[in-house]
Amino acid sequence: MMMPRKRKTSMGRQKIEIKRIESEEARQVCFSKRRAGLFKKANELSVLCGAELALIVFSPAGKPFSFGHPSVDSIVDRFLSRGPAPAPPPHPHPLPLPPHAAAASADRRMLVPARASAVHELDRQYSELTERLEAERRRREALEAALRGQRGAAAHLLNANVEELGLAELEQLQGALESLRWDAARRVDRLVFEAQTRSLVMAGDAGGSGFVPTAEGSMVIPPHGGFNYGYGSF
Amino acid sequence: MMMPRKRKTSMGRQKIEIKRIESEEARQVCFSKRRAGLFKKANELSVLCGAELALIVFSPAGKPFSFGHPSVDSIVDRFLSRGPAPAPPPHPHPLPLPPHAAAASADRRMLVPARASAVHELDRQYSELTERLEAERRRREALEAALRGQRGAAAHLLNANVEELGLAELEQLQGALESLRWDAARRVDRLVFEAQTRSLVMAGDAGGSGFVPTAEGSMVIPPHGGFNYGYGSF
DNA sequence: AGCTATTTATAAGT
DNA sequence: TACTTATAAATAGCT
Repeated sequence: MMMPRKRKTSMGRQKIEIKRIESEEARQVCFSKRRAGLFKKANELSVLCGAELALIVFSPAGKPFSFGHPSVDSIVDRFLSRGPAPAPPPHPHPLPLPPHAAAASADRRMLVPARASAVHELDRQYSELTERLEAERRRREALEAALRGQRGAAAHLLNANVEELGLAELEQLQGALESLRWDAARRVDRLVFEAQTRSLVMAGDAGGSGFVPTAEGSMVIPPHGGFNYGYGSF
Repeated sequence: MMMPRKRKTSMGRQKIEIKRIESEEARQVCFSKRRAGLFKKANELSVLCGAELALIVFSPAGKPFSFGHPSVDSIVDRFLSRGPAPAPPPHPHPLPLPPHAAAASADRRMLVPARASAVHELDRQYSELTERLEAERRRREALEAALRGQRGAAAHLLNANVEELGLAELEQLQGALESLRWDAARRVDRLVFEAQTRSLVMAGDAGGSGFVPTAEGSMVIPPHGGFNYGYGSF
């Protein structure tokens, strides 16, 4: 195993977007690896912090895997017993977000079971917030990239056929355009002030348990606590 | 430019043993950090691989946190019913999981206090998220301010200092950006549409609490706003 | 809450 | 499915 010219045999880990993996095979591989990692983390959390938790995962094929400390059932019971607030207090959080005016108000998901509890509404808001947070983070990163001096890159993006751009590139472009818009807007304001012309409005955008390896063909239901591993058919 | 001291300001991450952390404070800090990491990983697994899962965690103090895709209830029901009858049976078609996930959190302090506190707790988490969002926004604005005095970015005008542009050129630039924005927005729309079309094949779930396609797919494109985008994250 | 220096987790490739 | 390798991420110890 000593072929000096075989040093760079790997590209190493590559950054990936968190979006559904289209390749069936790649998805399975990823599922196996990440499932293992997730269970490991869950176990560490319970041991390190004495946290009680339950994790149930169904593979894309419907195969169950679980882990619970002290046991899945005990955690689930505890969670359900005091489950979702029975008194659904209409919580119309107004989403206090300053600079962002328009909110994607595309609500055509009336398919929600009539009893869309307050909890679900809150979950939705929570998701929305986390999404916005993520969007902000991306914008910031795009700006940081721009700061390093990549007018060339931005220019390239502008000249490229938009149809060929990927989401990541579009986001990067957005970041660049937003900063430019800011500059341009200021410039316009100044010109207007100085030359009395019309104004161009440019608004901003917006454990301890044991491990119970249970392997079976297609349906595996572990008794209690610990890990429940399944192998074979995915 | 002489700043000789500003080196080792940190010991960096140290390896630790996976055993209960004795220090109450350290345990709490670790719990917060790892809980966040665990939930993030859980979300990524569901999004990347279309896995359905539920995660319930009780902090050492008994405070509950949960995440479920499509929902904690549906997963728990499926798990308990022991009816491995997987909604999405081994089928040649992709799994019915949209390119984003739902995050859930429900709690009520201790195991005794009134349910009313659940709302307060939710509010607290909500506020926490909002704060983080604000922090991100502030950071972005700071960057924009830094970028401001340097240079903008856009095609030919991209390399020119915005401060040197005349009104006519600014208008031209604006027109170009508007046009580009339109194309880019359409591009994003299409990308999202395709993703949803592929995954929304059949979102039927026995649990009834069907997945709510947080329709972020349809993005509103305000006159001067930026394009919206987004998919679940954490 | 924000920073680093390191340890871990993993995407690709075999 | 199990290794290997080069990187992306998570996070322990501090401030």
